[in-house]
Amino acid sequence: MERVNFQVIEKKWQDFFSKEKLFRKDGKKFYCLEMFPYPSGKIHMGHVRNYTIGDVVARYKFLNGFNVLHPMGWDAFGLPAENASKQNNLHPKKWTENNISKMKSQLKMLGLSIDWDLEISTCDKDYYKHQQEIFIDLYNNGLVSRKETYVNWDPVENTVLANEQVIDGKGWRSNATVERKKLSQWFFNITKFSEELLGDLGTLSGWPEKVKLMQKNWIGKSIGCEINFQIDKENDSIVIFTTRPDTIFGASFLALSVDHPLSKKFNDDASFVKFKKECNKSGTTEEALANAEKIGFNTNLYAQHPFLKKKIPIYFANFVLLDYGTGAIFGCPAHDQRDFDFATKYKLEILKVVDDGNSKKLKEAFTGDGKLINSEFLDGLDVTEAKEKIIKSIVEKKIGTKKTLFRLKDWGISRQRYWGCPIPMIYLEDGKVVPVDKSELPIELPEDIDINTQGNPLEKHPSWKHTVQKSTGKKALRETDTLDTFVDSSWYFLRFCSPDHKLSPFDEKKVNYWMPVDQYIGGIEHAILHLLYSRFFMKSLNKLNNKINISEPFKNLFTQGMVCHETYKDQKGNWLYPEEIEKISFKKAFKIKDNTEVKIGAPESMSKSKKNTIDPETMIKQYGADAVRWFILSDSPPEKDIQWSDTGVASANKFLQKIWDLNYSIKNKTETGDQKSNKDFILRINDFVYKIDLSINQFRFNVSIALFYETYNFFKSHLNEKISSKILSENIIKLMKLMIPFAPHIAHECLTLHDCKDVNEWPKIEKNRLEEIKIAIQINGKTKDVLSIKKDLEENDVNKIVLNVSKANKNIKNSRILKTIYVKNRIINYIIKS
RNA sequence: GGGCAAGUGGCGGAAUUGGUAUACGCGCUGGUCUUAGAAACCAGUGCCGCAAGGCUUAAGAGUUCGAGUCUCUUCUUGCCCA
Repeated sequence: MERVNFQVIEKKWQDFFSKEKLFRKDGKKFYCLEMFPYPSGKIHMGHVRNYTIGDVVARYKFLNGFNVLHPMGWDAFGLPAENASKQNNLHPKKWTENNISKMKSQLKMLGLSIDWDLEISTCDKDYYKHQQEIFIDLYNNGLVSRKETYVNWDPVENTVLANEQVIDGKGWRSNATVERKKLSQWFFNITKFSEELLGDLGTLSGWPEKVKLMQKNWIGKSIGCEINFQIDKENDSIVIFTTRPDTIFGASFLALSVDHPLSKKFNDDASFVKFKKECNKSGTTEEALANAEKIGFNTNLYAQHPFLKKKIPIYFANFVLLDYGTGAIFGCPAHDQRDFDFATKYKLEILKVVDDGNSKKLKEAFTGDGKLINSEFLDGLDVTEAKEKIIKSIVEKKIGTKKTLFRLKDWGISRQRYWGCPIPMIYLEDGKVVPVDKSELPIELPEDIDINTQGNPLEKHPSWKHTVQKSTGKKALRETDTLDTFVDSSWYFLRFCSPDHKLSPFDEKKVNYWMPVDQYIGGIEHAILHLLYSRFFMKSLNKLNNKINISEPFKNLFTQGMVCHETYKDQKGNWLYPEEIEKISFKKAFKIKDNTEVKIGAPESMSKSKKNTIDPETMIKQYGADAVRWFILSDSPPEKDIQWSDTGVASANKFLQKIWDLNYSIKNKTETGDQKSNKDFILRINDFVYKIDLSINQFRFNVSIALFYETYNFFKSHLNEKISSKILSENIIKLMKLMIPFAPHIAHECLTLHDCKDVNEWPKIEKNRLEEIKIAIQINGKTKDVLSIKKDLEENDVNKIVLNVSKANKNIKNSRILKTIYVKNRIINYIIKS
């Protein structure tokens, strides 16, 4: 028997896939999209998993008669290109292009059913031209604004850092202490859609509950109210925001952010300035603030309680943020942990106003539900009722208003970087800021750039920023910030519908046909930002353009798990690559170089820093693309993390070889067969086909693969029985067709072996038609025996069989049967008393 | 601190959704072939027991004729938010 040369057949079928355009049929449309990659250099196992899952879906849908759109592109702008450029003295554009061409060839090696004619790259001016156009449209419709905000400023790199680039308060590359700096930045007004973004989550039935919950929490709608507190002996008042107005009778102090306007009064007070510095030290993230010790600065001012003849002290406190609400709160220590900590420290009153069912003094804040106490007209109500009543009363007394607050903030999109989409705005000499004329688009990135300069290279470019306003001829300066790369990926799925469209970002007819994406597949790490931004774009464009009618971009979402591998460290504690060690058992390994023992660590998500990566290309060359695909689908459910194993991929390779051997033996058989064997065989195969189809539909590809093994074993054990070679080959053809989405090269090769003509037709799926089933015989609920009997028998007939045949009958015969429970085709349970 | 998941052999995991627990794969053990190894093939593999049989889904309780699956309590792990 000949061995399969995977290199040869994979090349052959990849050529076939790209020539034959295996994605178009006349059926219903199906848009299958995987999150497009950042071209970092080489593909990694995470890509392999993501795109293999997508390919199974795309091929499955195509084979079931759908008209499939399955494109691929490149999220090609971003900081790594600039960093690499500094290191290698290679222009970011060149670096990116090299990576794209390398990664494209690697993706092709996987045999993916991608329509490469639709390829787009976000750093291509034909792409970002349209992005600039969208920006101007959004600007003209009030969805872009310019605001001053605090940013993380790296004083060494002279640039703004994203939150995740700040590690322990220091710049991730410069290691310099990050400063808070106020800068004027561009924003997308995503908060205008807060209510819709939240509400429409309810329409996304094809999304994981987990992702919807994360978005819901991120948007963070809270209903509360603002209350005005008069400052005692001053002609001034403070507006606070609270989500717990029901606890107003327990208020024992006001707490203000150090940035609150009232702080201006204390700017000359040295001890306040010192306190403010102390507050800024504890970090800028909400988490850092929450964990820091609660500290306050007593203003010695008092506020009049709006419902009681009582004055309460006013403090500045480090746990109140200016960004949230009004930058001021009232503290009710009994029912908020932060207030409780604060009150304990400064010996302020802790008055219970919600009954916790305990008469003892509180040891910590009680935040649960209960009946109101010590609250005059609210007494006896529960928390929800009390909230309603107090808000009503506040509004009537004209001391405040009901307010809905969102945690979601506007999306800051300015980046002081070179390798991104230029923002198409200009600054006129009279101070006006206006968009460029659309006819001037694209505003191209200059290629002659000094990337090694400190700060923003576009800003430092000698001439680029100097321009004139087209309509007036007035001198102007270009915006030198570029767009956050999340903008690039917020509409690429629309561009794929008509990637060559010249006049506008997309052809509305094609968008209306293909959108929404029927299946979107990607990593859980994008659960919030990318998906939320894309939803915002879709809603904005939907509003701006009455020719399209799509309000949610992704109908079904699947988030796959990560690829993990165990880690290795030598005696000195340095990380080692898997190829630097030799493993002699599952818990013992040696460093090849000097034969010292290696410490094996727990499996973790593959990362370059821990050196626990496996190169997909090496694996494909060693075991074949089909085996790599097969293994990555087989070992874990797609939504869970998978642990890479070399023995696993080796056994996948062996199995695919065996599949070929099986096809080969069947091809050379001449058995004529007998009717009964044929019939039983066909029914069993039909059962497997049904189950495999079902498991693919349910995204349970690991189960599909287990079923392929079972079906193979079934074929193998029936090969020497009296089954006609015609029946065998008809049925192996069915199995090979089912295998196309998983291992397309070998499956096509086998189908060719049997001269199969209709390779693009999925087998007919029929439900279970087996005539015999297995039934469990139970005594008092415990299984004593399992019998094979005819399907759909009535209880009496089953009884007869059990009493005659089953080994359970000795228990039954010597006892009194109190009751029999019969579930057709499943169990029969005898309740007996012996 | 809050919210959400999850916990099944040595390992990854399956269980028709309340009806045969441990499918399938890895690993391991024995055998055939081979000078030897690798590969391939055959057999075995949850635990206790020679066997008949009994026990077993993180721990404990509950509902049920019947619970891995439903309810409650406890423990552990992971993720998100603070």
